Amino acid sequence: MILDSETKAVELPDDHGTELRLWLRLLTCTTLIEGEVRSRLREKFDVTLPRFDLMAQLDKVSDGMTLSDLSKRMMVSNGNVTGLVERLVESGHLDRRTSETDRRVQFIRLTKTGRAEFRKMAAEHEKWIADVFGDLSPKDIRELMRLLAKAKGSAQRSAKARTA
Amino acid sequence: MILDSETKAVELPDDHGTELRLWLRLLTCTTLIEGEVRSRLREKFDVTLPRFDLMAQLDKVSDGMTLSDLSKRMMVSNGNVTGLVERLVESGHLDRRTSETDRRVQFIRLTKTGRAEFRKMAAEHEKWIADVFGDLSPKDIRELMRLLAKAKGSAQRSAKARTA
DNA sequence: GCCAATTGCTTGAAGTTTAAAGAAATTGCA
DNA sequence: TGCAATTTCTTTAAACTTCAAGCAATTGGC
Repeated sequence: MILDSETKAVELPDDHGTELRLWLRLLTCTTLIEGEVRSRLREKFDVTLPRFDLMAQLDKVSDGMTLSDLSKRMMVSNGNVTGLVERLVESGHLDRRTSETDRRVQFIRLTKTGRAEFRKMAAEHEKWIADVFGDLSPKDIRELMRLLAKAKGSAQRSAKARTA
Repeated sequence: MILDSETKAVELPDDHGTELRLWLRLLTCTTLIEGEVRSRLREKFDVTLPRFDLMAQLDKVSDGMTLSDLSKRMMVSNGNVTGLVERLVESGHLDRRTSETDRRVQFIRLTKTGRAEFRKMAAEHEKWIADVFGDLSPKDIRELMRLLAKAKGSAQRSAKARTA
């Protein structure tokens, strides 16, 4: 803490320590939970987190999704999705068919088995997450949702400004 | 929304939707910011995020740290740190010496160059983070810090219960 | 002192991830 | 129509990551 001549707290001109600490805490929380989910998925279902995430995206829709859609929603690179889908098709969880109007496009969807298997995992997953946040009151959760939405908007604004 | 016979909102016995949405939002925020930081580090300093993170841990101390300490603090596997350190020693950013009392132990520290280079990056990094959270008021930040601390505690409790 | 358990680190295999370059197909505009 | 720009996806190289197994050194009973 820095005090000026009249003993009043003042900030350094460029002190961004609180934002940095916020970021580190956000990162710690996420890493912690992600690691926990990863371990449990491996333990109980012998599946990796990226595969689970990909299937989660596909489970939201009934008629499939393109690779580009997947990479945008998952916020990972295109090439990454190519590999993940390849292995999931190989293991019988996914199904791919080429668009008839645009031969570059592939529609990917869960197979019957894939969807059934995912649903089983998702039900457990939801319970794990509920437990992870078990100490938070409904009000805490609402407040966190609100503030994270604001943070997300702020981050998007910042990212956009850089790219622009 | 489900309403009972007296038209009062009730929850399904096992509805954990709000926790799940909270987790997804937390993950989205972190992924978004992480990607932004990753891009900027590459653009401005041609350094990867894992290397930056590792150097950040070492910059906090003056006299070095063991590989185990690093892996615990970074919340990544031991083998991961082995590889990262190897490459950073190779590039002249780090320095390793074996403990004299326990020959299994390696003390790792930043070289002079490594520290100078890190400090330059860290100063920029702090500004980026400040910008990322620029739309949040000081009160928002305080609240987020508080709630994330609570979430972290809750997640740790949950993880511990599983391992136990 | 002996030796089982633990600790610190490395290795190897498999998978994930990015960035960058490239191939194939479509689009849009002159 | 012609063709440059764009879009979609794949490929490649390098790095990152985990997990599990293993090696070397130390520790803690006994």
